[in-house]
Amino acid sequence: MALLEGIRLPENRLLRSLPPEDLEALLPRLVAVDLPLRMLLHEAGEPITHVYFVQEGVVSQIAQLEDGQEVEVGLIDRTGLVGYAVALGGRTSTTEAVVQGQGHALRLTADAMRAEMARGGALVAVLLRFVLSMNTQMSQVAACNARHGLGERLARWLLMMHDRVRSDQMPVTHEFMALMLGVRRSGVTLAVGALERAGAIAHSRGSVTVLDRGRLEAASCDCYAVIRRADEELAGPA
Amino acid sequence: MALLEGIRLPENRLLRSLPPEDLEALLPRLVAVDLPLRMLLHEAGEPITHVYFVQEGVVSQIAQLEDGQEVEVGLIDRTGLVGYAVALGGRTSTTEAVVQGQGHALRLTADAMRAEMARGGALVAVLLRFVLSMNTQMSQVAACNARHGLGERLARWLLMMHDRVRSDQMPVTHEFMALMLGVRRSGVTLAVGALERAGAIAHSRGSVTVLDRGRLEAASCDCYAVIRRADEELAGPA
DNA sequence: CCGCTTCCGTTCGATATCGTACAATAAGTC
DNA sequence: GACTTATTGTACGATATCGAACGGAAGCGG
Repeated sequence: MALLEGIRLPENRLLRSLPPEDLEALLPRLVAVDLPLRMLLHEAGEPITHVYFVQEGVVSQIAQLEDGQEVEVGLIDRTGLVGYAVALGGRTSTTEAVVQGQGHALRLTADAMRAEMARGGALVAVLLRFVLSMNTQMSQVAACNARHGLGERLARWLLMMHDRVRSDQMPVTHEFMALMLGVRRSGVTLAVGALERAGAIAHSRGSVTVLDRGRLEAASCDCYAVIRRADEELAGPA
Repeated sequence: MALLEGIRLPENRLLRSLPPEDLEALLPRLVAVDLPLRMLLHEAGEPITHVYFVQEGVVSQIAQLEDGQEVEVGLIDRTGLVGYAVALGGRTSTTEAVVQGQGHALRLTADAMRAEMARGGALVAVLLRFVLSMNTQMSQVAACNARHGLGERLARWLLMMHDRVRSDQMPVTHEFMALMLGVRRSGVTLAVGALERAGAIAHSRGSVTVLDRGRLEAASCDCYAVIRRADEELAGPA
């Protein structure tokens, strides 16, 4: 019954904000799944077979460039849905979704998702508010990538991750952060060192720990604040 | 009656793809407006009062950074809707929308838009497909901004513009392209010169003319192709 | 035709980031 | 504890882009 209870009061904010009748319609079709680190939830260009209401953990939305280069364009956590392209009528996505911070989710087949949306309850509106917040996140990241330096962007990324995992310690390597930001690994090593000297973070092999959010925010560009505000608006009203 | 006829068979692809009954419900509320160059359709952070079904011309979606810096994050033409955040349940946007290539549009108040969407016809699905295509565009631009050089990005931008205006000649200054790409003006001057020497474009004061799309595509990154494909999928099916 | 303004071409040195490489260290694995 | 691998620190020159500046050219308003 613990599991059932977990489903009845899901951690996922989208599900939580549904009125009881909509949630109950959805419940029988939701399947609890683990999200182990690095799990690929959908691939670029391939059909999206399932969507994931994230309960805990973080998932990266990653765009692919030529030569297999990858750059992160968005982060999804328990306030969101992985595979939201389905909610917009898509069957594939040009991005892939990878588990970044382990956790678990409630999974739904894409077909069931389409069916539930067609039922015409509150689900659609809830999903669309989330799509709006992702839209804001992506547009700000696009601008940030164009204008801001590595140090600022790294600080922004760490803050975004820190908001989305519930721990000060994050299991990431320099290599990995470099991949997410689309920069050189040794550039990240330098930037991490600078943030550490500034007292904002500590780090050890494969791990970064946030020590002082204030200093991290000072090192970041305003893009973080814009994205944060979008998240709060999603959570806040109605 | 020419005007009425223009409304009955609108150039806007979203309106065109509506079944007759949905379109007729919308018609009485649509107001034809000109889109002169540089017109501001909505401002960052301010309420969106109207949405615009673009009939002709191009509108930039522009993100703002600190110090009033601006970077373009998306382009909207007659296949789209300016102010689509309203369709997602938002009342404001963190971006602003500026007319980039002059034209005209059918305007609707945001309230009327919400009312029409609540009526539950085909409108919502049509809008959401468009939102998906913008989502693809923005994510690809975000990645492109992170990894690609000025020359490739300029070529991409010119191609995107060229698809969206219906002329080979585009009224843009170097200064303006620099603003859109988030780079230095004289950097654009150099890149324009390189494209000209490659025979891809010609330019004169305040104007760029596309001479050879093939060469322009060769100078661009694959990001253009990804965005183009998203546009075609929006136009293509259903 | 003249002057003003906008736009463009070009230059300078400065800086950020790149790509590559290699060594040093930490964390498993047997 | 020896071996192996992943991760990090650091260095190098190369390159792209920056910010700022200046002069020339094109077009406009009178």
